[in-house]
Amino acid sequence: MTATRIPDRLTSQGRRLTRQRVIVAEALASAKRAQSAQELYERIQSSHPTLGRATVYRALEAQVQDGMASRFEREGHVSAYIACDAEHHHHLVCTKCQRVEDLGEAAVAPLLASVGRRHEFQVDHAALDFYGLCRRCRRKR
Amino acid sequence: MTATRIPDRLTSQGRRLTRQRVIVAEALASAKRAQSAQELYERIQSSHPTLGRATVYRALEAQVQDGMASRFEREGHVSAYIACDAEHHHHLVCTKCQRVEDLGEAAVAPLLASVGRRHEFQVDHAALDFYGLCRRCRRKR
DNA sequence: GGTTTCATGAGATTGGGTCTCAACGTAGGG
DNA sequence: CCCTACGTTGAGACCCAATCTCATGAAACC
Repeated sequence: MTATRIPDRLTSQGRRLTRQRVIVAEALASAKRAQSAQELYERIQSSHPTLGRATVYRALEAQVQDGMASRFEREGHVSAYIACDAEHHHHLVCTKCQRVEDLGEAAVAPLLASVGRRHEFQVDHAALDFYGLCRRCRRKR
Repeated sequence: MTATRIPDRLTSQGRRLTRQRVIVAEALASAKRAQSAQELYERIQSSHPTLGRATVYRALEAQVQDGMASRFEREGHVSAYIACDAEHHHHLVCTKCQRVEDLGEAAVAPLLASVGRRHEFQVDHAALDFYGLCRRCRRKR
């Protein structure tokens, strides 16, 4: 499924490989949809009751920093996370079922270029997350 | 400056025109950069010490609903607001000086169309907020 | 195995945001 | 112009996601 094995990707930047971070990473990677930290914490609780909440938050933060996951904002000021591979891409987030599709950098590049050119604006972090209905949920209507 | 006068736009959808909402709307409209609710509250405090915090939050929420303002997420899970006119558009947010430029719907339309077509994804709310350095801050580097 | 140093976990703390409810003020009808 | 109905306000209590604290634990490196 994942090209690089999880443990290898966790040890970047002199980070230590711990049991807990592997657990969090696997839990996130096996999720098919965006998960809030709280949801992940609760899911992990059932199999690893001693793993702390703060650890989940720290692990997710580390994954975002290392490019293993991406964070975006859900309604109600809650962060949601999704595992993603190293290459940069954007997301189509279904507001109904919370499933996430990827949108390649290529599709977005022309827009970024024109923004940089026409506004002299150096786009740093363009979190192009599109919220809407995925194909499946659209048909259910 | 604003095409439509503020009081007129506040009374949509059977909303009552109150002194407080005018104050909040004017405070936001006169801001040149994105403001958090807290920042606006503090600014308003100095001239209107009795205006409550909850009122600021409610007024901002109402403005977002009525399309008079747009909300996006700042670092640290804080909402920031910017006044904007009725037509839909996106934003270039400078992460250095918090100034906001508009990006017209037209510039973005092709991307939205291709997303809808190629992914069969019905984009509902595409908050295309680009974060980066504006021209001014770029030159200072 | 010993040592260093970073990570963990339990709970306390923070802080943005929301809720509650009595008092108020706007809008609309008579 | 007054009266009534009902949305709005303000002060503070409350909520809860996220962060911090610090003693304990465990990687990593020798």
